[in-house]
Amino acid sequence: MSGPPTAGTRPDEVRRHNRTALLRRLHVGGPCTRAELAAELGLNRSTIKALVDGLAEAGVVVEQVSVKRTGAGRPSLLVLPQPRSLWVLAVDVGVEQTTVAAVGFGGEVLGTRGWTLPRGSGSPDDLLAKIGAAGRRLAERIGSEPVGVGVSVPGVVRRDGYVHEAPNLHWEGVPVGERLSAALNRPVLVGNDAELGALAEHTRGIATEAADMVFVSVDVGVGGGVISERAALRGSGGYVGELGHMVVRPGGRPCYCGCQGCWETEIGEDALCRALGLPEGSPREAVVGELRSLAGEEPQVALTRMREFTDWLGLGLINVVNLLGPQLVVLGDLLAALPDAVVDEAAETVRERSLVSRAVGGIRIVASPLGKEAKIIGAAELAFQQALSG
Amino acid sequence: MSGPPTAGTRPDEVRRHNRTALLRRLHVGGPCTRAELAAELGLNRSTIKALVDGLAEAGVVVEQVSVKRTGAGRPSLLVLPQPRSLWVLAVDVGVEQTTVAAVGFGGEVLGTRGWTLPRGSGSPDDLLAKIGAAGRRLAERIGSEPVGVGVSVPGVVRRDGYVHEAPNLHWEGVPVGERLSAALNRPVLVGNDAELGALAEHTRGIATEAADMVFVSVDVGVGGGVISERAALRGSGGYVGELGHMVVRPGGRPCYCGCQGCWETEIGEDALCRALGLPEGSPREAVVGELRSLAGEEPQVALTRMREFTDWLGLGLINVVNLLGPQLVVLGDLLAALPDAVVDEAAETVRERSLVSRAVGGIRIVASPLGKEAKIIGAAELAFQQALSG
DNA sequence: GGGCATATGTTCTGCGCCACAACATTTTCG
DNA sequence: CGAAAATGTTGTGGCGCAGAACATATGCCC
Repeated sequence: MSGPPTAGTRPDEVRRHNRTALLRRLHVGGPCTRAELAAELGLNRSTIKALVDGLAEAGVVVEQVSVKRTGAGRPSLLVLPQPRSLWVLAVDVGVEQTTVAAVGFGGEVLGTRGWTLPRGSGSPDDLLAKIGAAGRRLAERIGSEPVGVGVSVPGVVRRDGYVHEAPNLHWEGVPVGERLSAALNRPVLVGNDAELGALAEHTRGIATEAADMVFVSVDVGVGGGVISERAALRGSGGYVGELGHMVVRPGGRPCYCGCQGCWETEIGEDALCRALGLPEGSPREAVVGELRSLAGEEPQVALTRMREFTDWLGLGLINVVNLLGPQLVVLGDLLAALPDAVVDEAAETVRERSLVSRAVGGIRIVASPLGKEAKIIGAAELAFQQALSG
Repeated sequence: MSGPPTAGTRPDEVRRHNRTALLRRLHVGGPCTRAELAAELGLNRSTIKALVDGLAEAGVVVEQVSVKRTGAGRPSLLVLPQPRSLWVLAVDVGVEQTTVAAVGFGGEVLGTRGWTLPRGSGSPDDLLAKIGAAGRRLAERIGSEPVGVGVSVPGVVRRDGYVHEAPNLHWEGVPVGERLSAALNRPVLVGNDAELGALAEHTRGIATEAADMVFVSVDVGVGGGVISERAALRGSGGYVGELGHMVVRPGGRPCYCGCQGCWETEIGEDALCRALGLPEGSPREAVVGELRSLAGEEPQVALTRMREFTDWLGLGLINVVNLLGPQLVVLGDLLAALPDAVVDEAAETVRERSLVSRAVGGIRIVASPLGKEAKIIGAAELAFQQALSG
């Protein structure tokens, strides 16, 4: 860190910081004993007691005598997060489908609403109104208000919720955060879908151990999210990077962004259709079905048919790894359905040809285990990040 | 942030944090009054007094009655950093030249030693021994020991000082940190040259206001450093990204890294020579001289002659900007000598064709004002970062 | 089953750090 | 020259954590 000095800290910030750390531990790691909390947070028993007592008073946690026998000594009290005491609204605005979920403290899903809209139909305002209504219905059913709202949007978006451009939704300049904040009367945080996919995999997916990871997903376009030193990477003005618009093939196919040969034009949904021998714009089910059937074939068959696609995937990943030096790359959405042979081949390419990969050693490239859930989990975690540090 | 919870904090951490913030303010921003410190750090007068008194006791600062008249009221005491009370050793291991400098608290250079070695001559051990000797001589002259050591190396390097590979030095697997730490008996931090260039520009250069910036430099190869949210970006294992080995031209010239058409092969020193009509491997002075004379010509002349170079520069920058969303890109080393017309043209390309640039708005691309000093300043700041937070 | 070792909960005390208030000092301005 | 203003200086209080001392619950050994 450098530049202008950090602001000073007051002693009460310590309490806030420790409470936040404790809440995060419970939210991410699940129930545990007071003794474990003390050990993990490096705090004294008496301090943990004070913190937990405060949270129990507020109903956020419940203490109960531990059942498990671990040896001699008085058994420690188990601290259980109470999902309904503190919950957030998570929204995944997808190209074809929008989902609204209530996610409780600890990660339990308390309720879901979802609906399908044909691609690009309907105005942003209509959709936002529907989201607002769904959110209010969920709040009614749960009997309390959410502490925050997190939204995933597939596009170029600022943290305050201004959607600069979401090409596949045909949105431009939509103040999503402002609108939802007004409709639901709660703080709203908005993130890019791939960024939130990264957050989800890092919080509750395959990347919990990876301090530095990249999430690459193909929905319609290609998106990317980066976690660096356990924190989400964001650029200036809160905009997140657009991995999909890295030019990998100068003079290649034109992209709507104004460049030619963007990674998106080479491994996006259309490119995937071409690789699979399907017409561009085929329905999602057809693409996924074809990928699954290919995954059932001999590895060599998949590799041969998807040779070019695999090469461009590998090339883009080399660049991503060379620039960001992650220890893990997670492939999401449609890429999660790729045949293992294709993923392994791309991974091998990266290990062989990426300078940084050779230095870091042992970079893993894997399919997302959270799949379609990643975006909405990420949206929830985005909201929780703010809510738990309050 | 997510994943495993942050460790708890004790009340004494508050003092440490505030003292570090105060030291950084003085180091980076220069002398200022106690009143200004209180305002900027958001701390009470009494707290500032306690902190400053402690530092004055240790001789790190001196207080003196302020001279400037600013209005009514008792004039605030001026707090002056004492360069000789707290200094670091900064080392820039260059391809042709190695420099060792003593940099004092506040940024003043207390002394310098440097020498030139023909490219690739001499063993790492010899060079490290010379660095150690130069450091000891500087310490003798100053009359005290440095509080830390920072080293810039042009290669793939870990924060603990293990140089995985430095192709232009012909180094591989050199434990620079370990060796110098043993020789100088001080903590040693090692960074990649471009990373430290970024740190320098962000701390004392043109990028002090930019929370998110990228530094791109051509020394022999192409290096890059990223500052994100005022902190240096590092990948897994402490390795920094290698922007130079981003593949921008698949099937292009082979690079030692194993890929073809890396950015480095298109805008590295050799590519620059080709663009200027000089033989590859021309002496540095010839390259810089040719660039300077070209800068004196009509813009159109420079643009025409460097058309291809400018295009590849612009293309790589589009990728960098799309991935990282900086608000400022600083071009260092040889790139700092580029004719304005070339820089402006590349900047225009980025503004027109980078999706993220259009969203962020007003991305600036400028030549480094620190020039060759950047690396050693960065090395000093790296050491200070650790020393001031002790 | 009784006693001991062990681990944890509970309570109280002390220390460090900061904010705030009250007073002192120094300067400007009318 | 006195009032106002801004800051230095000093003492008090509150907050938060650690540690000690004691209480409690469990396992283990004889």
